[in-house]
Amino acid sequence: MKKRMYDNIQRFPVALDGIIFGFDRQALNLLLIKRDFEPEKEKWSLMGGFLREAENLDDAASRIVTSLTGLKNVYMEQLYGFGRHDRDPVERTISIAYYALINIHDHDEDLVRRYSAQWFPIDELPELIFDHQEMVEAAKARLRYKAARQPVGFELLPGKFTLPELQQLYEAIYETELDKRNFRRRMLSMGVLVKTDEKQKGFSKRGAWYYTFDKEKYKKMSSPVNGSALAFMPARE
Amino acid sequence: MKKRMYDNIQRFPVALDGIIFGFDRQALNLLLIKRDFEPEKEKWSLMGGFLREAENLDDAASRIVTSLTGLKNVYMEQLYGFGRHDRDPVERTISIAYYALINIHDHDEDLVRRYSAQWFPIDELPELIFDHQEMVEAAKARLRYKAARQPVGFELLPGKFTLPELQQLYEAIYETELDKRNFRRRMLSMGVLVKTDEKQKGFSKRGAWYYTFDKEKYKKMSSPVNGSALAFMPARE
DNA sequence: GCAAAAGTGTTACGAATACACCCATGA
DNA sequence: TCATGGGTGTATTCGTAACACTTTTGC
Repeated sequence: MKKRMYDNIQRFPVALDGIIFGFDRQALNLLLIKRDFEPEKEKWSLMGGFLREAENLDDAASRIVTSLTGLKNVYMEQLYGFGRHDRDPVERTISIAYYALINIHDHDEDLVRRYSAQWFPIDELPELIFDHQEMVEAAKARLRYKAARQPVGFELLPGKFTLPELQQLYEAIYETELDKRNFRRRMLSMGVLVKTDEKQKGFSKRGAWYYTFDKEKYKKMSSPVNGSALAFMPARE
Repeated sequence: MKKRMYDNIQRFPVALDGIIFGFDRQALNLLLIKRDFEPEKEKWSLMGGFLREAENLDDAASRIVTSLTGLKNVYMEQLYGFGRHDRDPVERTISIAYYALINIHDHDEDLVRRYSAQWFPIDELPELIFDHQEMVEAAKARLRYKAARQPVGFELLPGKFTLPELQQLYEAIYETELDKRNFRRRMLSMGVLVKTDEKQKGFSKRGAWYYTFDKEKYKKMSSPVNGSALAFMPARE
């Protein structure tokens, strides 16, 4: 049986690029790779790859993030389609950018070494190839939008975390300082944080209590009709 | 000179689909076309087309909206990349959806007839082909997001409009009823509406004052650092 | 004069902000 | 004992929501 096709149209390579965020208890970081191939060899870039036949966009983006981190079921969201006709000097491609939030300590070190990848604090990024800088800016903006309304911050933290750590994360995302008392009140008042009976030790003398995020409870709260209802950050742009 | 190309990768048709919003002083409407070609002939669909070589994504989306409406420099924004591998039965394509806001009375009637296009109120849409229904839902959500923060509503109105008309528009976008006094206070307090000395006649006995939107003033207010600062609607999701 | 839509102010509530001191512990 | 970071409450401000009557004018 002959496959039908559209006539008289161009076809293009479709790339997926991943903006991979991690948080090291201090700063937000991005995982970048050093290209060992032309063009722009030796320069830094986002992890990317090409869409395959019969592969959904989301699946392709996942595959690409997994190939660098070893992690599956990572939180990812499509960001934007980048398609300036001259964005890639090799061939006209379009790229759909996805951002991913991972727990920075979970990823596969071997893979990262194999790709000559490296974590960079988001305020100290090297020069990036093509339009990747633009992608990163878009991802930062989207993360700020998203983290204000939905509990995506927890994707960047280990299962157990302290409130000072959580605050540090939000401060990194929003590049601002937050009032400790107001921050704690807001987070705890939502009722989705569960205090454990374990204290962090080693970092501070007193030690901070570990908390976990109650995903089930959050789902119940937000499921009925309203998309989210909770405010993890005030919604000023 | 031989053109470099990527090796061993698939190439795909890249479609652009347009969700074209219009407002007829009563309800939000979408402009749909009746397909006169297979597959799904005689069914309703969004206006679409394929990306051409050396054409930016944004330009292609504009071209497609212009081809149906005759309008140029229309307000458009990229929405999302749709890429389920089986979304199009003819051939595996990906589609970048854009939404457009137009003044419903400006468009070219001839073109619309030629494409057997028709305006539908957004709450009475016919069944759509492929994943176009999903695109429409995404566009509605994005419009709600956008209209709360930026003055995009005015793109859907003629240059002169009354406050009751503006309120009707926001009520249509948010599918809710708004308090007249609160709405007027919010809009007028932003200082970007200019009252004309002209009254609407014909519709109501008393007649409502026509206003215009002061784009320049808005730009000055929002330019420095902050993205927008104004709140056209409370930012609840 | 009356129907129909346009126009106008005030109060109440809740969320966001600003702000300063005590607590626990390791060194 | 002291230095370091963890933890706690209250007052104020501001934006949002609720709410009802008067005005204009064509018929």
